[in-house]
This record gives sequence, structure tokens and C-alpha cells, in this order.
Amino acid sequence: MALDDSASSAKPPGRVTSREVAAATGVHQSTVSRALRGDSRISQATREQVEQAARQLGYVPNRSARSLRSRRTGIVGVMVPNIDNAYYPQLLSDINREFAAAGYSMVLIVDPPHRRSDVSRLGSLLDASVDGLLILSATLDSDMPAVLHARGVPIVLGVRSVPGLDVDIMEPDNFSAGRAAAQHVLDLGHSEVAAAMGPEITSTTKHRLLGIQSVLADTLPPERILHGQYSHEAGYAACNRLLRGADVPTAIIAGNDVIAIGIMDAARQLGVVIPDELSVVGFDDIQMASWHSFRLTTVDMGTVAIAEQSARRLVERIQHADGPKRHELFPASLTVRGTTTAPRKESLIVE
Amino acid sequence: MALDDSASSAKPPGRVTSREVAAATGVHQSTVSRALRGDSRISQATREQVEQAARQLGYVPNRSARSLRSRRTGIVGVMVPNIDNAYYPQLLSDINREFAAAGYSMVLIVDPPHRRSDVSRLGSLLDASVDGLLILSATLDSDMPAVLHARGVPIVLGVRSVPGLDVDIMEPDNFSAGRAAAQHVLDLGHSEVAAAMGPEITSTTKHRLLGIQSVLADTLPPERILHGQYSHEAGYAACNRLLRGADVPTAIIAGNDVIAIGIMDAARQLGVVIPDELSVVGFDDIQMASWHSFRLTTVDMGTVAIAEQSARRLVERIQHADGPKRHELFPASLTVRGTTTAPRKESLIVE
DNA sequence: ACTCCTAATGCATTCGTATGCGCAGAATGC
DNA sequence: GCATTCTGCGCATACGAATGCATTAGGAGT
Repeated sequence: MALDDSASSAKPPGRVTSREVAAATGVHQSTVSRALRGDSRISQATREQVEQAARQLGYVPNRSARSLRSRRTGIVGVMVPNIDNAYYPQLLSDINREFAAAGYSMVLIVDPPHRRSDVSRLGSLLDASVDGLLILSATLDSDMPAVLHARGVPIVLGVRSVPGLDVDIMEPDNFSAGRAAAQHVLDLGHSEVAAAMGPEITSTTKHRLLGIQSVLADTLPPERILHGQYSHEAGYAACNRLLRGADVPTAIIAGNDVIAIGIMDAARQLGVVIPDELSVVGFDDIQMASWHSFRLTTVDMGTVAIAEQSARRLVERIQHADGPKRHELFPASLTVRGTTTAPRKESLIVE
Repeated sequence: MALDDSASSAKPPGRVTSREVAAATGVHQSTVSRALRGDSRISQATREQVEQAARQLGYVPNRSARSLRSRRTGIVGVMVPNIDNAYYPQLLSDINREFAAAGYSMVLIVDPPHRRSDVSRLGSLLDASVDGLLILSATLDSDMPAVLHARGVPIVLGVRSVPGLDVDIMEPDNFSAGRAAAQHVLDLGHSEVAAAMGPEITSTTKHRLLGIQSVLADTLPPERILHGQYSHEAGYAACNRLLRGADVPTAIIAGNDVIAIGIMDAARQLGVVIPDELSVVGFDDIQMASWHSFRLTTVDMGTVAIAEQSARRLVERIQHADGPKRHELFPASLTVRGTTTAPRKESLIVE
């Protein structure tokens, strides 16, 4: 309505400023600013006049000017290692909801793997264009979070942690999750187990593996532990390697669901029946895991809660730069579906 | 290196400004600005001094200030209808690569379905905080693109188009794609066909369906045409409805791959064998379609090219607001995999 | 030796909004 | 009826970088 009016009468030469609204209303620019920000010192009558003029002229406050003055941009950065795996989009969806609810826009930063931080890459994070940063792509060997923290950029680490940093961290209880997955496999009677994990430089892989090994110290020899990306292709490749090797495992613990599904894909192509001939366990419990085509046994890592909490935490951190940092471990719980069962008798006999 | 120095000597009280760099170098602030921007009028010697001082102090130009003055933010908005379906993350990944290469940051705007545009929702798009907008969520009945365009915001429509708008549009050739899918099903001998399409208010659904109907005028009665979201759940629900109905189709054309996979999931759960008892075709050829667990016959819509071209186009449009608008139709091509085959004899006999 | 030009830099202003301070008039107190 | 407290608003400036114009110094030209 009012929008249509203004749209049709919009002046291409220069956008409408608060000064023009002031001129139209017969008040000072500062009054316009205060009226529109809801300053209580402005009278109701003036406020309404200003609001009407603003609407008629199609006035929209310039965000750059406001940011310059107020030192807040209303934008948060969210760093993810990639976006074409199912895990991150799902996480981002929840994170986005939280930030949107808090009035923040979200700049997506797809963070290619790297080691030492390099100033030029960090430039866009240090130029005050984001009020804070939610880092979901941290690796154990990256100093990027430390550098940003030292520079005073409010940051929160989500999902992946980095040791020795006094920042907020919201991560799953990877160790317990690893134990749960391993115990499940052990309870089913598997003695030939393999692990197709993610990158060693991630806390998720490291801690999940420690948990797994704490249970399967005897049945999981180092040569049965593979590392690769957290990707479908990596799972696919790992499975091919494992099933074509000398002694074939009866169960594979995957670094996450995406890898697990890659494993299932390869197994099916090889004609290996899951779970009868091969059990598979994943981590995360992404939506796809519950699809009937997979029915993947997996460990729920509380990802939704992590998404919501880490976003909220960053908003708080932006408002209160100081204050105690919180390091939370979200509980994990095994979800048994259709990809795990006891090993076939033959295997047991061979054993 | 230099970064570490500056990080440790960083002053929490107020960031480093160009004025401080100027003071440290003994030149004027404007000289610092010019030196760092690469103005040819600054001597080599001065430039180097300025650069060194900037590095030592850890100077990073404030983006808000620069944007205010230069009227460019270096940020583009990308609107998507959702992000937890596989299609958009994949698209976004390619789009992100292009924008990053062009030096733009990407604000992700998850655009909940809506009808008429509402000023308050558009505020953050009109406040000059983005240099341009790539709209991937346009619906046929939305006036949002028109309003933004009237307001002078550079926009490009990707994937989904809106009629009667003088803006750049990069979309797949949905009509031909629909024809290809339908012709494939027809050639296989199916006479009991159903369509589980996306939302009617999207150009993709509308044009794909027109293409399908142009081939299957006789064999696709209106009651066999379902509409729902472009989601796994919608496909799942549609399949359940269709396979439990009176006359069961022997082939379903899905609105896109995500729906198709939802259909396959439901069919498997019902014990219906694909493709022997049910053929399924999708659109888009997302990565998942080629996974062995699905091996989905689908129509490649040139999505990667659309992603790249639409991003590049927006960058061009930002630089040259005027200039002829381009409306490109990207070719589609059928990719036959394992989910389609001739209908079973019994069905044919019944027929 | 004097003018003219060019190169290199300084000066001052601009972008649009937010906000501390001050000032007027009205309302209140006694 | 005068001092006092609000109320409501204007004035001026700051935020930090970019840029048109002015200015200086040094070199070329005659």
C-alpha cells in the first residue's frame, strides 16, 4: 500500500535520507532519528507525523551509516567447512532461525581447509563488518580462532572445539558418543570392526575415536582405522577399500552419517547386504539417516540443540563481551535402526 | 608473523584507524587511504612506509565507513526458499564460489513463503546493506522482485522466474525438460502415469508440468497430478497416496529429485520394487541422484551453469545498473539411470 | 633565471545516522 | 508571581574512510 506509492514515486537519483523526512515533517533530522528509534522523549504527535512522512517517502535508514555510528552491524558470520554435505545445511537452517529471531543477518563463510591463518583471508572478519562469528569449521591445528579472539572479535565455537582457548564452546559429547557406538557393536558380538573416520585434525573425529578405542581396544587394530573427509565419497572409498581387503570387517563405525551413507552406497553396489553381512553405525542422526532407504543406526549428537544454543550464545557474547565463557558438552544418545545386527554365524565360526 | 605482533599489541579500547596509521607514518589520513587503495599518485616510497605502518599496527579499514562513503558494501544477498533440502545447498555452494571469487560476501536469506511483500520484511534489503540480490525463491505471485526492482536494488532471478519483469533471469528450460521426462516415460510404454509436482506458484512446476502435459495429454488425467512442497516428505506422502489409491500408476514423474527420492523411500517401505513395479523420474540431477542407493533417472537442468552464470550476472548488473537485461534458458537433458523401465506385463494386460 | 608543468601530498568536506548537550516553553511548586 | 523541574526538540559533532580541490616542491623548457 504505502509501499506501492513510494515505489512508484521513488527517486532514482539518491535514496531518501532522514534529512528529507525531517524537511517534509518540519522537524530536525535528529528528531526523525529519535522518533523512528522509539526515543521516549519524542511526543506521540511528532512521532506519528514522522512515521507517516517516512512511510510516504519510502525512507529506509542506511545501514552503513547506522553501523558506522553505532558500531554494530547486525550481521554475524557463520563459518562452515562446506555446504554440500547434508550435515551443515541442516545445522545452518536451525542456526539461521535463531539469528533471524534475534534480528541478525547471517553472512555465510565457506571456509576452505587451511593451517596457519593468513591476514588477507581474515581481513573481512576484522573490518568490523560482522558483530560476531560462529565458527563451525575449526580444526585442532588452526590458530584462526585464537587470532580473532585476540583481536577482540566475539566468537563462539560450535560442534568442533579447539583446546586452550578461553571462548564459548558448544560441542557434542564425542567421547561418550564414540563409546556408545562401539559398545553397541561390541554387544552385538562383532569382533572384526573397522572405523572410517573423518579428518584427524577435527575434535569430533579425535574424541569419537578415543571413545571408540576405549571400548574396542582389542578388536580395532590401527590398520582398520581409516581417515578421510566427512563426505559421501570418502565413505564410499573407505568401504571399497575395507571390503576388498584381506580380512573383511563385519561392522564399520563411520565418522558421521554422511560417511556412513557413502559406506552403505558402496556396500550395496558390491552386493553386500546390510545389516546381514555388514553392520554400519554413524554419528549425528541427520534427517537422511531416518529415511527408509537407509534406516541408519546412528548416535544422535544433539545437533539441533547445539545449533540453537551456539547461536544464542553468540548473541549474548556480542552484548556482553566479558563474562564467563561457557564450555558445554551436549549429551549423545544411540538410535538403533536397521543397519546393525549380530554378525553372521560363519564369521563367528571363522573367529 | 606481523599479525602475531599486532595481535599481541592490539588495543582493546578502539580499533586502529587510518588516522593512527597516518600519525605513525607522518603523513595525512588521506594519503594513507590513497596509498592503501593503490592510488597511482602516491610515490612508491610513501606507499611502502604506509603499508608497513599499517601492518605493524594491525590496521584493517572499517567496512561500514568505507561503505557509507563509497556506497558499496561488497555484500550480496542470496534468497533461497529453504536450505535443508539437498538442492539449494548444492546450488549455494557453486554460487558462493563465484561470489567469493568476485570479492563479494554472501548474506543468506532464507525466505519463508509469502504472498504480497511487506515493507518491514523488505527493510533489510532496502537499507543499502547489500549491493544486489540473487533471488532463488521467487514465486509467480510474489511482487517482491518487482518492488525491489522499482526501488533500484540490482536483482537477478535464478532458477525460478517471474513473468513481466525487466530483470535478468537465468532459468532452466523447464518446458523441454518436462517434455523429455514425459517422452521417456511414454517411450517405455507407460500408460498409467502420475505426477507429484512442487508448488503450483513456482515457474519450475508450472512449466515442467506444461511440458509433461504436452506429451501426456491423454495418459495424465488431472486427478493424477499432485502438488506439494519440493520436499522429501511431500514425495513420501504423494507416493503413499498414489500407491494406495484405486488405480495405481506404473510411473511417477516427480517435480524434482528431492520429491523423487521421497517417492522411492515410500515405495520401498511399501515393498514396491523400483523400477520393476514403479518407474520414477526426477528433475535437477542433484548429486544424491547418482548415488547407488538411488540411481535415479532424472533430467539434468544445468544447475551448475545456472548457479555460476546468475552469480556472475549479478556482479555485472551491480556494476552496470542499466544495460540490456538477459533472460537465459539453460538446456536440460535426460539422464537415464536405474529407476525407469517398461511397465510390467500384467499392468499392460490389465490395460 | 624565470615561467610552466607535473608529481606528490595536504586540506576540507562528504557519506547518513546517532547522540550529548543545550535551550525553549510548559507545567508544577510554594 | 517567581523559581524550578520536566518535556520536547534543535544544534552540532562524531563515526572512519574516500575524494575533489588546493598547495607545495621539483624538474623541464626557453
